[in-house]
Amino acid sequence: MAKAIKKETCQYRLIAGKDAMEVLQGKWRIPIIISLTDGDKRFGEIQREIGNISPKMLSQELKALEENKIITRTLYDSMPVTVEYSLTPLGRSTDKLLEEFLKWGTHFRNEIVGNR
Amino acid sequence: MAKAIKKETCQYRLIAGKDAMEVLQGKWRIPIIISLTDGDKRFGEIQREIGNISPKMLSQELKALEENKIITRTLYDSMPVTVEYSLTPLGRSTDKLLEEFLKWGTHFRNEIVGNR
DNA sequence: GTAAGTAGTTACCTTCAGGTAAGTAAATCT
DNA sequence: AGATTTACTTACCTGAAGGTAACTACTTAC
Repeated sequence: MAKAIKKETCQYRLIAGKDAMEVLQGKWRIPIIISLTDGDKRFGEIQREIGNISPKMLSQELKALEENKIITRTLYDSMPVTVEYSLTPLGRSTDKLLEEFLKWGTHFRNEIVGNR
Repeated sequence: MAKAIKKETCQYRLIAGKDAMEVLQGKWRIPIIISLTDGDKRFGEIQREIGNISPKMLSQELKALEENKIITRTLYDSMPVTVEYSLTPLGRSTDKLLEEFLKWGTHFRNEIVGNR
């Protein structure tokens, strides 16, 4: 190993933070994961739940999440073809992170967003 | 209250997630917070620690974090003027979130980033 | 007087995330 | 034959995020 970086150092933390942001960055990734945490969903269902995401962005972000092994895409040969998206184990492993994310989002809203 | 949204619903979670992302979004916010978690720092120290951030971006993001009450700026009337940045209680309240962020970032790196 | 260190600012440019609008394809309903 | 539903794709455009480089202002050291 060339220049191993210890787990406790600030440098190590900076790299781990960058890694996580690379996958979760952007306006739609977290919302999509939140939506799928609620249960497997179809394209249209996710779109309606998130509300104002265009099919282009949804399609694009779902592909990116699939490439990063966060979700899987399953095509069902039903009458109008349906596609179901679900979280992989890796996707589900964001649960604790998501929980803290939501807790902090709520805290922040109460502290700041509400007073402006 | 008009149409209260229950804490458990997917809609509530989507809003909290959006709130959190509003503050933490971008390439540099999380790294800056990580850097300051390590202790109060001066402009140049943060810049050297993060490594490749330009003074323009650092200045801009520090201002944004200050506006959101995540950090404070203190000017010291020393011989070359120094400025110290530190986390506010609200800023420090990201510690659990940050921890999960870093845990997951490491997990993700081991699962995916390492294998590509 | 000039270099070096403090903490930025300013102007300019490029890239890409994201938005908008319309089109595609296959099947089923009416 | 035309409308509807599902799940997208494609082309085009805009604005914001971020990068680069140079400049400012003050003080100390050489």
